[in-house]
Amino acid sequence: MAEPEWLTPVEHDAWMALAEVLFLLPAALESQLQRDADLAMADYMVLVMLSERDDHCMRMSELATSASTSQSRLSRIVARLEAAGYVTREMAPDDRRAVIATLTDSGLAKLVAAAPGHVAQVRRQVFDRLTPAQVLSLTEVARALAHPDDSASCELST
Amino acid sequence: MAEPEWLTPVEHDAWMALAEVLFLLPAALESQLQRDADLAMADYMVLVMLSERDDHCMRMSELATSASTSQSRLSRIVARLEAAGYVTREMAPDDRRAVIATLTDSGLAKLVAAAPGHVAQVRRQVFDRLTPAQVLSLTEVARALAHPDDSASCELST
DNA sequence: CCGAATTAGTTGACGCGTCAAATAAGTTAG
DNA sequence: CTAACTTATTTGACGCGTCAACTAATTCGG
Repeated sequence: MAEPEWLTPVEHDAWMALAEVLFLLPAALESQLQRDADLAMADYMVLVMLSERDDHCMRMSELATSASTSQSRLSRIVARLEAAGYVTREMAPDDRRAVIATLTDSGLAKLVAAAPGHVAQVRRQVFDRLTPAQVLSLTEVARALAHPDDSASCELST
Repeated sequence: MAEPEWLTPVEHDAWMALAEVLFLLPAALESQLQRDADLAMADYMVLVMLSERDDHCMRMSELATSASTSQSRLSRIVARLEAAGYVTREMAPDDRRAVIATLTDSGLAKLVAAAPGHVAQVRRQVFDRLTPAQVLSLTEVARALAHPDDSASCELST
């Protein structure tokens, strides 16, 4: 592959600014959601994923994939959400290994209550700071950077 | 404050793309660094910030800001780096409340060893995907987003 | 039908980040 | 001078995510 040359000054500036966003923006979104709704982003995502199903339920393994988390993390998230009354867990009838998580009315209400504040925070932290032209630039750049090909952490053989 | 109910379609597209970057890019960078150098991004950033000083040292509070972390987090990071021999801590001569963190030769060596792989990953994940003009757009947009201002979510009493 | 392999999900130990409290040293006003 | 702030940093308790080990059900080969 290409030799490890250093970043140019221009790239270095860009990277420093991006790194700061990468550190601080998720924290700002997380803290709003935590403070105003007592939910972590991951919890919020799980509620969103369940709410998007007609029957408001999903298998744990499927839910983990949809919310982009590991199974063990999802297991702990759903345990917390269940303790809070936002979700129920029951054994799947067809496969007794599987667990079906179901959004409760209370969970849906929680999501409906949390969503506007979250959206408002996204607006404050992102769109209120950009001109329409910058929003277009952002879209273009973000799309170019999406889908990282993490060849680095690929399969470990054996 | 009056808050718009939802994002416009253009904003929604931008947000979806940005959210994906926010989620996947740090993971891709973190995993490379962790695997190849046994460092977290935050640790690496601290080493970088120190290395960029002529005297290779900085006050804790300044370092926290530079590395975009809280003071308490920085305190723990530097404690770990010190335990690993990459950094030393000493009292500031002029203000005995302050602590000066200094990069050791070993820490600089660690950084020098880790940098090429990390830079290569940054290049792969970011700059290889952007035109020079897009790099400038990125810098501009990232700088606009770089200072989250969390006061927005109105502190309700107490 | 038995036993190995596979799949689903949970859990214990551990490390890290956060919050609030603590420690400590400057700073300011009377 | 000193009591009350303010600033700089650390630390204890706590919650969360990760990794690996574990339980348990299903599948597959023989």
